[in-house]
Amino acid sequence: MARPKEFDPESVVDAAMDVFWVGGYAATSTSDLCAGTGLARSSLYNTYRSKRELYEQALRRYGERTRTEQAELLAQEGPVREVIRGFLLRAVDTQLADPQRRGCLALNAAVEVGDADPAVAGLTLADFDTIVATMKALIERGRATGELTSGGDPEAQARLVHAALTGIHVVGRVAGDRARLTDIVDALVDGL
Amino acid sequence: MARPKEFDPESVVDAAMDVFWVGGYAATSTSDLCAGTGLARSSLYNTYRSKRELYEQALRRYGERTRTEQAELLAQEGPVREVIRGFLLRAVDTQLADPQRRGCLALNAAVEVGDADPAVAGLTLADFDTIVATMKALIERGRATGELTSGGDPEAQARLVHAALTGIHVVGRVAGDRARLTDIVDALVDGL
DNA sequence: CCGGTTCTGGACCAAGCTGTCCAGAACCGG
DNA sequence: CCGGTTCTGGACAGCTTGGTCCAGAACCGG
Repeated sequence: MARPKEFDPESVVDAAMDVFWVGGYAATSTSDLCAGTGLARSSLYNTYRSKRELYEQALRRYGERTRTEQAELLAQEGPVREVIRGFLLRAVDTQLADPQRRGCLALNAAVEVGDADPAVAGLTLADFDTIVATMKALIERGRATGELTSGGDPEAQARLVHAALTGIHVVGRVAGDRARLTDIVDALVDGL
Repeated sequence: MARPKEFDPESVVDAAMDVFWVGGYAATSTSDLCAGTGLARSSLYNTYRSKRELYEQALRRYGERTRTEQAELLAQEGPVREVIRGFLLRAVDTQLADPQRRGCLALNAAVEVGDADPAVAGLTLADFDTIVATMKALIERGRATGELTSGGDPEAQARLVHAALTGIHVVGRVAGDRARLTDIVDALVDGL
């Protein structure tokens, strides 16, 4: 047997996720990571092979988190219009309550890293798609119950909901007033 | 009299804008900037005092560009629904035609730099607001002619249009298929 | 064609970067 | 309680970074 790690690799990824979330990829140094996780350099490099791979892990973990959140959302009862509104308004409030207004990690990664790193691009896209899938399912439920009467393609509408969410995150990153963001929600839900 | 500069400061800002646009702020080095502009280090630092200030200038210039584009858009005749659709579809095509899919510089800056730099945040927000203002004016025109009949707040709808645009830019940065993006446009215009 | 001023190229600097290495500590099956 | 293995802390290495500096070039009014 060998000496066991003195830390839990999973919760270290959580901590690293927070560090990257605040600073982005490029502007976050390995020293920042050490400080944020409490690990020494060699422990970090021993477990995750590089800054790049730790970032990927953080993104992966963020994706899991999103999936469970979306599953819970889908399980929610009540008028779908209000479920969607509630989801978006919660995003607004979360964003405004965060002193650093860091937004969405996947979105930040998509914008900063873009397709310069295919693995990262794939992870962010997967994240986007889970949200779209949830919205599509909700919209279809609304159609079935007769609550939603618009004739458009449910998937297209789902993508619009997701686009509205990205708008909230992007604008919310540089603007602090609530109306700017709730406007988006109101107009969106009105149009469904 | 003194020795004149061997370059045009304005077009150097244009070149620098492209460099930042591709790489973002943090990941772009001063050497990249030298290579992209063709200037020597000392000329760059002599004219623009630092990487930070050059970035700000680039953002400012991008803002001007956006303002003139939006003015042209506003001057366009025809059914407003089609004007807006055309604007968004053009954004889709531009994004897809760009091999690096760099999206919108202001958006990228908002996401990467966020409110960590108030000056940058202000510039990006101003950029967002000119787009919103144009959309609001177009929507009000549509209401006046009776073309648009939805009862919602025009400003809120304008913000939704802008949110859809950010969605196009963000998703388009990591996804290459056109349908993902045109879906957003279709659903959006349907709801107006 | 000279003089005062500004520009240019590139050497240079200190600091910070990612990643490596190693000596010793910690573990546990036997 | 020993031995083989893995973990940890921190020193270290080699580069790159943003920014400075200076010697000489380029300019033009007089």
